[in-house]
Amino acid sequence: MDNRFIEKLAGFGQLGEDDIAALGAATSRPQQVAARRDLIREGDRPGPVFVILEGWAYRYKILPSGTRQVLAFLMPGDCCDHHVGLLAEMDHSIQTITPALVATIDRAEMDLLMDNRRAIAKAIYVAQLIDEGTMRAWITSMGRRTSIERVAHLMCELYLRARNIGLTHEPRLTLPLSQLLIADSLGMTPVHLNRVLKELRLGGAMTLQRGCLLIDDPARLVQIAGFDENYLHRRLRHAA
Amino acid sequence: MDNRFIEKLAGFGQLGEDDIAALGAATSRPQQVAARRDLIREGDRPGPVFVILEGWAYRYKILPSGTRQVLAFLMPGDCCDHHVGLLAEMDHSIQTITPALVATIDRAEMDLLMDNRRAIAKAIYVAQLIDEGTMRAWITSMGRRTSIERVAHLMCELYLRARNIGLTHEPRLTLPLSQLLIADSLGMTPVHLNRVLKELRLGGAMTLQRGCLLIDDPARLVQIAGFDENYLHRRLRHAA
DNA sequence: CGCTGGATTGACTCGGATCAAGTCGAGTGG
DNA sequence: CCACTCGACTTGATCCGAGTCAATCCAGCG
Repeated sequence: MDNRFIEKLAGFGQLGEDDIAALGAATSRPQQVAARRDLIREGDRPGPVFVILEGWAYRYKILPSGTRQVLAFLMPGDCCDHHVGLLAEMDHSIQTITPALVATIDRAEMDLLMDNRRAIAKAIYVAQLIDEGTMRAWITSMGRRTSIERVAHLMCELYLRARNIGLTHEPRLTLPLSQLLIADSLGMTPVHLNRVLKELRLGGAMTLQRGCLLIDDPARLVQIAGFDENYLHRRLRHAA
Repeated sequence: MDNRFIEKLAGFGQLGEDDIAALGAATSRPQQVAARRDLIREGDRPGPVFVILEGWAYRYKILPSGTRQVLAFLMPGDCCDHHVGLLAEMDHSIQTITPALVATIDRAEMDLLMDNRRAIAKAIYVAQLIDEGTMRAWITSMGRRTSIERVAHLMCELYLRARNIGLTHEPRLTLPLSQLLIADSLGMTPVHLNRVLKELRLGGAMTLQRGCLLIDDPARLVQIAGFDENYLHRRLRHAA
């Protein structure tokens, strides 16, 4: 089975055969979406829950001034806002980066899953908690890390998340993010990001080129980032 | 009844008499905690869920360099991480700002509430979603707003949240936050924050002095902040 | 009544933004 | 097969917001 969403959730809790079947059924009619398509826009009334099965997407917000802030990157297996149905309107938008395979689970079905399959519900909470941890890491980065630390930290995060779902080819990862997108996620200018990337490259830590991230020296990169390796994986409480 | 936690949740979903009783029972033995006490520290194994009934607290993280980043402010009615029990360790700490009245709900009891009282569970998700919206607003602020906009935005947020729980005296709010704390939440230096506060004061928008926030000109403040009034209240889907 | 921790102000520096040219690679059409 | 274009990436020169360092002020308090 190659449903990255189910694989991810299964890693977060012990799902039964029937749970897996239920998730499979809920995501069995995915749709192909082109690159650069909004899945949902700020102000929309939340509809179904989206699950990214293949491809990349990102959450973002456009400010009155026209500048953009990227709020999160979504990769295969990630799921957008399990309970948004409860709110009146979206406070941000979500757009595909690459062509993507996206499953939609409508609100009623999602409620059913959450109410009747507690194992699924719990796995989903874990996913949500990890996402929140990521947001806190972003806040920390923007507030108190220098630009080179921020860039290194983001790359560590993306690399590890990608590795967890088997997307890496050991020291290498296909990263379909433009420098503009990355800059908008780190609160810096594309120009400055470019210089920082150059610095990281010349320093022998990592190389980001042509949609491909190469970790030249993992130890150095982690050290520059001040990256706490724990926050994405060891955080899972081992089933006693 | 003066349990701010229950009042808040009741505003998020229609709780029955029995739900309210259950919440009351779960928070019936609160403890008084002094100011500047850590409720939980980064690296700790998550224990019970904390509910702030009176007083203020904040989430924070200390970086290797020794700098601090404040991740959130908690006020009466706020509840810390409903499902943290699922994770292995905390990725940040929580500390009281003022003396506070804190209830603890242990993990087993919380699980029981979440599993057996779906109305409570849903109200709690709503609270969680709103917190996430706040985090996204913080990320946006740090990434793409100037320092004066950031300060104005945070003050709008705090004022509105406080007003929702009846903590304001119309154009005024008792804000027990030091400039250092605010600076650490906005990713700036206390020195610079001080200058920005002066600018806002001279500009006639707001005055922050001696633990008291005074909104001199709400319209101007909102305009400076680029504050979207919706993201904290209109976001709640009206029960159809 | 002096001590202490926050708030305030000034002088100087620097990281990162801004403005402005390029350069490179992938398509596209002649 | 080469010119043309378009978007993404690079690089240089300059400017400014915010950090740093260092006094000073002030209120509460032991």
